[in-house]
Amino acid sequence: MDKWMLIDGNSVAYRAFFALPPLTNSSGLHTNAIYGFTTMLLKLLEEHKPTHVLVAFDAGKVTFRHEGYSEYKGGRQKTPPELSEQFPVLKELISSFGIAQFELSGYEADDIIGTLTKQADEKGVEAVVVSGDKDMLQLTSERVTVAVTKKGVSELDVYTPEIFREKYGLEPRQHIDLKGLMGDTSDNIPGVPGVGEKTALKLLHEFSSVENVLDNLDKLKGKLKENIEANRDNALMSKKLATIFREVPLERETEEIRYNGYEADKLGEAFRKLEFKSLMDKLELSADSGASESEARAAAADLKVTVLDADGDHHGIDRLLRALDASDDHGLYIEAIGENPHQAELLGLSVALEDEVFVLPQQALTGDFASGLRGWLADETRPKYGFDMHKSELALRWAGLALGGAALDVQLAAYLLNPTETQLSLSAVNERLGGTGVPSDEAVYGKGAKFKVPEKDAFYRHLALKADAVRRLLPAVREELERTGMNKLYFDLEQPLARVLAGMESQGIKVEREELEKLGDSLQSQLTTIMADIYAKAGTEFNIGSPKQLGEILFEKLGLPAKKKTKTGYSTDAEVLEELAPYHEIIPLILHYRQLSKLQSTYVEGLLKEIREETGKVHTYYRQTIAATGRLSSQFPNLQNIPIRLEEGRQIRKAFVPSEPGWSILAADYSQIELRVLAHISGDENLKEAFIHDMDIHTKTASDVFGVPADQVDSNMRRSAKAVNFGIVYGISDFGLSQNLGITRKEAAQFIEQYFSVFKGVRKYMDDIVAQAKNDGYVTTLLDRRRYLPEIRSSNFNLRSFAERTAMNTPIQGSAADIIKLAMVQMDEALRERKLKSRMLLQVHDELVFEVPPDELELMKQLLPDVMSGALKLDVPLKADVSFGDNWYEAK
DNA sequence: TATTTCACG
DNA sequence: ACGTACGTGAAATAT
Repeated sequence: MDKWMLIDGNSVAYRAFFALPPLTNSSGLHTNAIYGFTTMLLKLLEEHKPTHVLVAFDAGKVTFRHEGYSEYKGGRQKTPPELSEQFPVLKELISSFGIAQFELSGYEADDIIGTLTKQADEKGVEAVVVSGDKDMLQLTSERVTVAVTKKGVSELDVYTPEIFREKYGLEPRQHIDLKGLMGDTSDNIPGVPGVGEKTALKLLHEFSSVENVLDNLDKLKGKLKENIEANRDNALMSKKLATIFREVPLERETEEIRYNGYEADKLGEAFRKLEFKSLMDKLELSADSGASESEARAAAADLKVTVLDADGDHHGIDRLLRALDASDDHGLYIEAIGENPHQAELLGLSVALEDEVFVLPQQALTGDFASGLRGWLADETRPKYGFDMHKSELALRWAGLALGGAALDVQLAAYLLNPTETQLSLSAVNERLGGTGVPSDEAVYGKGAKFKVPEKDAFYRHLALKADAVRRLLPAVREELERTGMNKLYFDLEQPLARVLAGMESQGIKVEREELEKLGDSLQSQLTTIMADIYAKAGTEFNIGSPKQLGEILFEKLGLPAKKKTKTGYSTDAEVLEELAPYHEIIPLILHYRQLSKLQSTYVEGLLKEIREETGKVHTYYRQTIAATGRLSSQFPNLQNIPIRLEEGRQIRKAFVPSEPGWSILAADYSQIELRVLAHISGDENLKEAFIHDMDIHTKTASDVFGVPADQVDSNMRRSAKAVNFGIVYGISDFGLSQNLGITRKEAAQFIEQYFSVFKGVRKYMDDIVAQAKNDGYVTTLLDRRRYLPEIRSSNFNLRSFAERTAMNTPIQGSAADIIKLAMVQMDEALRERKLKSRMLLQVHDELVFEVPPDELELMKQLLPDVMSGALKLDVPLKADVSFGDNWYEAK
């Protein structure tokens, strides 16, 4: 016996959208309507076990109903973009279910469903209609039931003719008469004014149809009669509008909607992309090509774990080494606890092969019997497939072990696949790529003070699961890198760079303790003096470092005008204080105090804490998977924000010295790399010309924007032009520029307009890149690095504007990051090839710092800027300025 | 743990 | 009209 299920796709998706809180997947796609629709669909399939299923959609905006009544469905809120973006994905998902979908231009989903229920009635087939709209009730018959969503998507009211009769005392087909009289505000169907459900039902119980009511008006009286009389046409038209058209020329065979169940592969893949983890679990689906999750779990359950500990047998190690020789793929996981890899605690290592996982706790790694494995780890020619091998390499190195031959790193790849994703733990990455069964570190170890390595077996199992997950994720990672066109970026740039970084980090840079301490003493005595001065001027002692107390003193006790507020109270940042300077002589003191205490706490005391006693060096940790644009970040300590702008702070750089006597610090920085990148990608002729002739770009901009010859550009004009250039790189807004220059928004807007009229190609780039981001959902850099910008389609002005500025900025900042990364890899190769002793130590976004022996200084002064400017061929020259000295301060 | 401030490109 | 410049990390105080 056949059973048809006919679903009104638009109506159910709409209901789901409003019933569920906003959900998004990691690429920012909203998924709540899809999720709600899917859960309901699964429930219905299970309950009704239909032989045929169809999802009908409305097609286009105008239907035949608009021909007679153009206001039909007028006044409706526009479909929110967060919902409309879900429809194409929903339709794809329905295909993955193997379920048919119809839409027909000029007709609504109702009409398609109405036509099919008519066929069901005629053929004597049972049918169930699913919708969020009670209008469907007119379709109920002996064979057709209608399920209407109530409260969200979890519950449905099922209507049969009996239930309808009981509830309304009417036949189902009279539903349209009811609508004719009472109207429907949601579809903008007028009905008769003053007639609601109560009155309409009373009239229909007596006269049974709209036509009959109209024929018997003489039996009515008063206001009701007047109203109906005056709205005869409205009533008839409303009935017509509410009538589902059941003669749609479908021209489709009913066999087209036969449902044979879903294919686990296809549905698993679709769910994986949507990140419907719970649904995958529920259906026991897995993303890795066909293997169901129950299989995966079974596999995990009988995961053969072999623990090789210090007195462990040589047979185990031999078996592992033989398996590594024989196998193409494996998963390698190194457990190093702690955020700072230079002082992480190495807990152990695991290697997963297809049918066995080996675990070596830390103490085993140094044992004699593990020497073969150490050889494999260090062997540059043996590929390694791991997870965060950059950190692993450092942690191992501090334990006296080497890691070479990194070939594919699941974490690094996961970052490239979505550089805004902050959750890059193996557990999180595993889930995003459709894997299951890796508990979070927090679940296994606990966190903070409660951190504790579990008893042996649980710990070994955790390491085993991780290595196994790495191995199982490899195919998905390879596929995704291929699909997104990032193979070259990954294999030729990021993966080799990880190695270069590890080298720089473990080399470290020498910092002279005495130099810092000397500076610290001087700062301390200045701070003491200023502090006393501030207390005297305030008339009381307070904590100057407390924005709260400072706010109270300034704005309450001293009665200064408060300019802006933060979430918690008065703002006292430098911008506010500078405005207050004319009002009170305490202000400059506070600003100076702030500046010096920042130097003292962050740069003197902070840096001193990071110096290794044994070597006098600091070892930063460059993080390759943090910045959304592709830049590096630096931690423990951050060596990318050492003061330079103000002379007092710049002194800090005197403490950064070569680690060998007689050597020099050599630094080179790209000149205007971001604007040069902009000239290249926008193709703006004027901007390109400027760089081809190596002009002073801010002076050139001022000359063009203010329309004066370059030699008549004064310092003020140049300063303004410089701010405009910054603004252009950041994704300009008149407000931002006005803030920066302290001018009105109008004036800022005029500057921008002037700029764009001279640099027309830049304007076109800005327009095009935003349009492209809206269209594709992401932007790319010169080396095809991606950044997704889901919010660029948001209806929220703020979110959208932010995304638009990001769309303009990321290709610029990101391409500049690509270029210096290229230069780093190439410099590393050049040093090796030429067997130079010089060492790369630091990267500061557009600058590279080396320590160089005297006999290589002349060579390096040539080589470094040559490699940097030749790193990538652009339509404009890249320029790098080089300098050197006895310390970082002198290299300016 | 969150907020504020400020150092860098 | 909306209210912002892009990208980071560290320290101190507030909660």
